[in-house]
Amino acid sequence: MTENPSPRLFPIVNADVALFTLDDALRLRVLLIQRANRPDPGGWALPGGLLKPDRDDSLEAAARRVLADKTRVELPYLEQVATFSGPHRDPRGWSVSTLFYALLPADQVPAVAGSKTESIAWVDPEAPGRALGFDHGLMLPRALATLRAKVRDGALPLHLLPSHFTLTELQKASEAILGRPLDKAAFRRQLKSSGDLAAVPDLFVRGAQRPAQVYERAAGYRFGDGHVRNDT
Amino acid sequence: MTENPSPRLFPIVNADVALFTLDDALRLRVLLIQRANRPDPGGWALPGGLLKPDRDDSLEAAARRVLADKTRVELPYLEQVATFSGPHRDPRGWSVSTLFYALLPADQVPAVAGSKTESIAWVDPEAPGRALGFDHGLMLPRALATLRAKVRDGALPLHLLPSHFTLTELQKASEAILGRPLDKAAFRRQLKSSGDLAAVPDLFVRGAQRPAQVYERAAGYRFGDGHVRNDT
DNA sequence: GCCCCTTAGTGTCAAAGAGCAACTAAGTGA
DNA sequence: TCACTTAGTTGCTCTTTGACACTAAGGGGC
Repeated sequence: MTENPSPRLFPIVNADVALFTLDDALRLRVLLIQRANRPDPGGWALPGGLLKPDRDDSLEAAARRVLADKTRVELPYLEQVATFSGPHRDPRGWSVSTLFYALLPADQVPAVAGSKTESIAWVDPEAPGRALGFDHGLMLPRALATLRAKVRDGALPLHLLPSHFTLTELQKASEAILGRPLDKAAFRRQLKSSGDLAAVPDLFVRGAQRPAQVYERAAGYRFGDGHVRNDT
Repeated sequence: MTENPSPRLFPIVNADVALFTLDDALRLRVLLIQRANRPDPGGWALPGGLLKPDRDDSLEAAARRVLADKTRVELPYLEQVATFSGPHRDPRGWSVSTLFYALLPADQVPAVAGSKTESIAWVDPEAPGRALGFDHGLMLPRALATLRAKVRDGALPLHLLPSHFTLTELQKASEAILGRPLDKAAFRRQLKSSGDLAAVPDLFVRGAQRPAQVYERAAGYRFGDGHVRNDT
């Protein structure tokens, strides 16, 4: 990799991603990677990497590429959180790092794998249980707060679920993000009146109890209405 | 100014600012600058400039410096909006630009002046009346939306007002940001119960009507609770 | 000095919404 | 057939929000 020819004049630019998903027990988890390369080899951090102007069309594209490189996962939902900057946050010099959060459907978790040299871990975003490198210890709470604000404002975390799901699953996903229980009746009332979901006719999940109606996203609904725009 | 030695590998990094204030009629206005330098001399744009790693400690500091250079105004309230990026948004090459919005107290507007070579304009952020350079035509609505979301969530735009103000002035400021009228009774109820403001004893604004109580920020209140962090 | 005009500030009521609890519905498995 | 579990609904209360009418207190015209 080429060294920055004049680190004093041109900061390092990279993209970091907080990739959220749900574990088997429908608890919120975030992906950490044990770094193989300089700086800080062996340290845990959010997946991230340098922007490559010759390959990336935007910071968002860079985030997507980094994620695909490190985890073999394509296309999760991605949204910008904030940009961190400063002369000392990266030991290589003055750096700028744009943080994204991403949502991965729970049924795609097994597809995430480390590389030969890097191992991965899914951890509780509120208690990662390890010190994170760079300023990622500040980034993670920010990413979580951004996601929470969105769900608190009524957005549905459909990107954490398969394309078909039950209302109870959706409620559990929302609760996992918000970190507090929600009222079943109120939750369903809101969904009904919003019209964001559509019941899939005659499709039910069966168990040792009353079958649960399966739903899917209604025609026009998007989690990310407030878009992250780049370039023209 | 030094040329970027390898624009293909190291993007241009800069900071842009949407500086909001209120005009005499308490309407929301944003500052535009007519550029003197390359690229796009003579074009109108949000004030902005290149990050200087040898002088700036963060992107926010860069935004503050740029604003001070171009307008002779120090210390307005500053908050990060988003980062825009792409190979073509700046004709000089692959660029990254972090957008901030800033709030300037209405009584400091006269302090803003153009330089010998650059003129300024205060315009309606919803109808700037000119085409903006780069992708600033996308940035401005984003900055306004971020500010609006904050006020809609109950934040008080105290940074648009002098340190002492009446409740009517505060209501007008909120209305200017939101772009819609608010109910006087409801507005005041909220303020009372929040405890964010304190009446200044025996201080009133007099006019050809009942005197208006003067208020100030209560001890612990901050507009920017959700902070923009940088470096460690 | 009195009245009118203007803006400051409060009280009342209805509609809407959030939280809580109890209830019914429909399947499995003993 | 019955107990158990989860799905889904109904009804209530309490709080919040918006609309609107009202009172309060000054200045200026006459």
